Amino acid sequence: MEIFKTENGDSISPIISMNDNFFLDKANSKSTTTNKNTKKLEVESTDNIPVIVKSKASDKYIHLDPIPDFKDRNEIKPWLQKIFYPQGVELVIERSDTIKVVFKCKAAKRGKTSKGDKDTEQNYIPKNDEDIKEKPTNDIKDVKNTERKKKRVVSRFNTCPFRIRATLSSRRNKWAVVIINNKHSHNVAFNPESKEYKKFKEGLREVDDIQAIKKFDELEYRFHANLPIIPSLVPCDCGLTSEVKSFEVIMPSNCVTTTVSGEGALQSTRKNLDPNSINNTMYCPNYPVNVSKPKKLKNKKLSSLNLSQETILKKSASAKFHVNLPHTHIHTNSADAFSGTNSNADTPFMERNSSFDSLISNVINNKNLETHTHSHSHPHSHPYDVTQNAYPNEFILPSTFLEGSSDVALQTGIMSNFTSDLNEIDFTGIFNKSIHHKPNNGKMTELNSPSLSFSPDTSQYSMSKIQEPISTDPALLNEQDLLNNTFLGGPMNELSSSITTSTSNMINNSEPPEHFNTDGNTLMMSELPVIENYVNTNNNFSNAVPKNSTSKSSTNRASKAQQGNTYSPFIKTEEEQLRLMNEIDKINNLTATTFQSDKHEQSSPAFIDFTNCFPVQSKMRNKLIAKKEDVSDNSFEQDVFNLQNSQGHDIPEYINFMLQNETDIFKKEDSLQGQEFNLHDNDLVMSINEGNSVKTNDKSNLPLFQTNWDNEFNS
Amino acid sequence: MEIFKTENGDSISPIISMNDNFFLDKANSKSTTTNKNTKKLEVESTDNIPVIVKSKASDKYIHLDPIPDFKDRNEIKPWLQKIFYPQGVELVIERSDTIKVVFKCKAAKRGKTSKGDKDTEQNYIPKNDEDIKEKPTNDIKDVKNTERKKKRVVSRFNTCPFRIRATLSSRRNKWAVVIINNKHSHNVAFNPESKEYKKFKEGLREVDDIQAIKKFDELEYRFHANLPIIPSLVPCDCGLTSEVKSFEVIMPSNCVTTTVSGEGALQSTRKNLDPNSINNTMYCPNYPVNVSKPKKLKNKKLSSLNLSQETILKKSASAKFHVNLPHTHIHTNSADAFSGTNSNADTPFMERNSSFDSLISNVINNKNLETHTHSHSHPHSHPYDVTQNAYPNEFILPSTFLEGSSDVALQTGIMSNFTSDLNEIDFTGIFNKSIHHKPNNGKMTELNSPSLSFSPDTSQYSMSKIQEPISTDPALLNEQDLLNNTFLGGPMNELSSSITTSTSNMINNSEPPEHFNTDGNTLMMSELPVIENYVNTNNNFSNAVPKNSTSKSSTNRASKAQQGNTYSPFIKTEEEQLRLMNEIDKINNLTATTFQSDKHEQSSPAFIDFTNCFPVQSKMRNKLIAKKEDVSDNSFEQDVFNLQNSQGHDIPEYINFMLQNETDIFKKEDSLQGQEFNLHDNDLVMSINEGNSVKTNDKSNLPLFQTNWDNEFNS
DNA sequence: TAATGGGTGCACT
DNA sequence: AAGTGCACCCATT
Ligand SMILES: [Zn+2]
Ligand SMILES: [Zn+2]
Repeated sequence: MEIFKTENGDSISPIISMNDNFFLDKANSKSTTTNKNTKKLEVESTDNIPVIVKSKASDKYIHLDPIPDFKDRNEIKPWLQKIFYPQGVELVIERSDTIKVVFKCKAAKRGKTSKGDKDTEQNYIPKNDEDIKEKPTNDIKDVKNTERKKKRVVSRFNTCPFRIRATLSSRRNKWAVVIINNKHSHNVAFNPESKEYKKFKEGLREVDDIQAIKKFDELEYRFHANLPIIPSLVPCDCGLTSEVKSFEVIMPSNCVTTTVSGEGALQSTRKNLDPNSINNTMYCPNYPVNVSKPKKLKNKKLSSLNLSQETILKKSASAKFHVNLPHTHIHTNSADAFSGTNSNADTPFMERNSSFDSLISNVINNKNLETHTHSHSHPHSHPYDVTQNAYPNEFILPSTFLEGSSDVALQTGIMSNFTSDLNEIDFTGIFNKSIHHKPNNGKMTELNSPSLSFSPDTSQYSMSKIQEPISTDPALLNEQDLLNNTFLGGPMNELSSSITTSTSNMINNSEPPEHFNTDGNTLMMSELPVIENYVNTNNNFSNAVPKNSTSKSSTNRASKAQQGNTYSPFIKTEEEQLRLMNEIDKINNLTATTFQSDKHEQSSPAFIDFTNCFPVQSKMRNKLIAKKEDVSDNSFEQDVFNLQNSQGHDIPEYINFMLQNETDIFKKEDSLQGQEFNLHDNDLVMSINEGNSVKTNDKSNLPLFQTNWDNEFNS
Repeated sequence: MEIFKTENGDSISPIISMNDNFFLDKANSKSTTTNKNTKKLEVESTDNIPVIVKSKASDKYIHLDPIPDFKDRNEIKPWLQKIFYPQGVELVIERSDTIKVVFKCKAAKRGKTSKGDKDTEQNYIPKNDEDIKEKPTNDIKDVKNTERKKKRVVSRFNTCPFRIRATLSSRRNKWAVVIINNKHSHNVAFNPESKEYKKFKEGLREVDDIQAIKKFDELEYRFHANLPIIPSLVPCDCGLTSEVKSFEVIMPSNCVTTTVSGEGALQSTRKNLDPNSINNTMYCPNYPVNVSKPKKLKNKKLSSLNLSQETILKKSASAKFHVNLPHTHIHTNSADAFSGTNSNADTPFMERNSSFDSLISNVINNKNLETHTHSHSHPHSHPYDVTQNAYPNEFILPSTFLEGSSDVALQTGIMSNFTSDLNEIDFTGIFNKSIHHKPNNGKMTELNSPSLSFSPDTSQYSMSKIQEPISTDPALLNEQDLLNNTFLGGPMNELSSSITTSTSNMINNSEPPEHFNTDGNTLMMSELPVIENYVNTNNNFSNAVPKNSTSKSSTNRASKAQQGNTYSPFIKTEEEQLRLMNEIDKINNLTATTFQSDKHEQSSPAFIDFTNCFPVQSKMRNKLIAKKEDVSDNSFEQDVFNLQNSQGHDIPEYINFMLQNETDIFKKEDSLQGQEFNLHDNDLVMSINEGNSVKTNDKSNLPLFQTNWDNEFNS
């Protein structure tokens, strides 16, 4: 069964996967088989509920391919920047020589150190100091690994393990780029105001990379317009899909793996989890992954939206999904476009080795994903290109690549990051939720293909087929729809509807708190001159932003924007503008669920940042919200829910740590006073089963992710 | 009373001091007064026995003066290198910008990590992580300091706190160089084979700094000839002392302070010492310091050389000596000579601020040190120039600058370093020992002034007054001699005679063990071609050293060398050569008391390295020696006695730590088997009161330093 | 502003 | 593969 279909009939799917071996949690496995040598896909399932498993092979990382024929190693960084800046990742060189360049995340700006928290920071001792390299946790050879290497201490502050390595093969004299570690210990957000970015942008101008300049101009615009910034997928240019774009690439910005459905028993491979808590930690991938729904649940709909926590928990614990993807490559297509030297480079694609290919091929077929063989000798599936046109420099608006899962948490999060990657993600809750949606009879197909395609030849945007506003009620969507279609803004859509968020931007929104960017439908007139300035100057958008323009005052944005103002410097016709407004409306309806101030410090506004997400009870959430609003000092360091505060731990683990150490964050509700609950921008607070207690129009009657925290809170 | 007198009648003294306030150990103080504001010298003494005190003011550091008029900040490092390379300190830039340059010690080469010791290393947790800045330990304001700043962790390996800061005053547009921290956590040794040094040397050639090249050539020669390398003092060029030399400078290479005699109560300021152990840790300054003997003991001689340990211990505990020296400057004279740009720069001297000047003036007068006022407005004392001639590029051979103390431990150690500086040194044992020497009626005056002065004009060395071989028997020296004279090779002299060392190079030496450089009187013929090669090529000496030339085979060195071979490339006449041979003989007689292999990895041979010294019983010592010889793997990391292993702790503290943690190094004598006793090159082992049990001709009947370790060992 | 202190990018080793 | 030398940079006072 085809899930994603282009207009010319080709079915594509985004393949973002990694590693080459299964890694099964023995503690929870019922019957597992691991066969490294054959690299054969082995999927075991007890309940047909997929779960991302931890891959084991540490010698196989995510490969980017193709790579331009760099003449100098200094060409690598700008090329990677074109890929990772849209992801919100600011790269710096950690180490380089003539035959290799290692990139990592740029260190966060040192904020003003709050005096009282220094030793507190010191207390956040990571129990498991992981090396930079991703390592399997349940490896049989853990005995060997107990002699762990000394962890390097280049900085106390920049602890993000994210690493990209470029190595020059002396044999072929060709550079290879591999993602060594795809985790982040911090938020990621496209920030065009950073100094480094401006330097990068200047470099684009110097080399006259018009395409890249335009696209980053658009990104800057979207950033300042509080529009979501979703780096588009770059499909394969095998001729079966749309024209490739200049520098965008399917990036596993944090959690790269592939979940597929299968009949075998599946079990969690998350480490340090007891069987009861396996499914209780919510991880939100910030990257579209190739996920397919388990067959058993495919057309089954839960009769009730009020599943008890226990029910969900049990289901989650028993239904898991394993997949193992060896030697994954990621297709890139910035090779020629950016470096300007290698226009003959292979078009980017996600590359897997042959054993994986056959494996994923089966899986994909199993999951109603069609695959086809490429000219470069290995079969692969294609990311879904919502534009379905051939403009090489088209700017693809938010599109979803989710296959098989109705939970957009799997599709969104492009601006978010997680300490844990998809290898550790338990999708049980997500899949449990996804089956609650009602069918909408394929109506979503149109909704899933909204695109504003800019043609450099005509200097106009071409219109996609969608014209009607998106329906944001997840109740109108059923699982089948999700399997067969994509969303515009889908990534945020499902999640925002299924998760009770602190401030909701739903259509029936009640009064939003101050400082929260809760209005997704309107555009303030005061913000429009900014756009005009931008268009007039054609300079960095950030310079044109009025200093007093705050998201707090951004009401009635879309309606005002439709009054003839130039909404985007890339939109030349009123029709284009209208469509964009519609899209923005949809997106804003679906996404403005984060804490948001008028500062862009941490992440882009109007976009859900799942980095620090974890579910809490709504009564707790309300207190958190109140606290968040009250807090005058928004220092990153003070935010206990901020991932960076947890020093690389995922938030639940971190809070668990605090609980165990009787930090009394959640045990005593009174502890909400003080700095502890200084929620930060884009922190997302979710509640469970307490919809009525929230003022904002949350959908708490939907079953949400469940964590053992809730039990902690309830006790 | 004049102590050091030049031929023209000027009395000089080396002033190496630091900081401007007393710092008294409250736990041991009987009556102390601290007056920061007036910066007045306050000396209190209970027993007239001097002890170095910890200074308190952290805003005053050791200043180098004058500083050349650097046109570029890149000129600073080579200038400093000319000063510090002879000290055995290899400088690197830690941080620099247009207005400052911060130097630190070059990181030690990473040795091969022995597999079993990794976690052991981790266990050496420094209990007191000191900041880079030297900080008072017993400050009244410790309460404030308890909120200590986070210690930066730039490297796990390079933990040496030594820091030099050069700052450009924007007002005067003049560079200032200050020693921020004068401690080292490792050995220092001039190593001409290092890459950095060769680069530095090459830089000298590029700028045609003939003087510096010659002097470093000589240093290289001495290094390869196993001759001691003692950077000469640079006297003030006020006209009252000899001509300044080009780039040498009085440097407090580790322990910069000044001890003076006084009547006030003195007490130890060493931290973490209980009253019983105050005097039990032996610290060996590697730098000549201005030390004067307490008056009470000045002409008093102990009747017995067999003082019991208890007697010494009690005396030590009660007799201490305090001094406080504010705002110290160090005279340098490399400003013009090296940079070649500032021939009008002030001649180097040790500069103190005015309050300190008057203070030290009194002290010096008190200590029979004459001072005079300089043209640059502050009085200061002069280091003793043994050459007493005016050749600006003379190369001064080892001279001593000790005043008032007969213990050469205070004068030697130029090639050694200590985690603790002189501020923490207890000289009680040293002063107790010094009074045992017999008078030799001023004969040492000549012995103290041996110098081979090379005249660039005549290309000849001028002869100093000493012509007769030095008497190396410390029994022939009395305290008065030591006060009035300087030694040739004196630094090693007293110490090697008063301390029972593992292998003795005394004249009546018994069979030395293999691999030990025990022969100080002979020169192997096989080594002579090396010198000839060196002379012929006039290149780096290291390149000419035969690979199979080992110190193990270096017997009859001096006698062979006197047979007409060119012993030094700088000696052109036979008379010069003969004198040099004599000096070498003396030095070798006095110094070859260290463990020494044929490798120069850790420190220069033929020189006592006190870094890792600590006294042990001779029976233990013998085992250690045997172990040292047996050990095939001389890895630095395996050496439990190596200071570097203690991660910045001084050795006694470190071993105490091991004892407390039941590492069972000393508790079980059987533990000598294994890697634990892998003594390293230049490790010195001393015994106490067990002279008969040692094969080598030690002088164990002399009272030696005492530590509580011995009690540990005896129990 | 002047001065001090320190983080970190990144290429050399 | 990683430590580290060095400079560019920022923060604080
Ligand atoms: Zn990161
Ligand atoms: Zn050092």
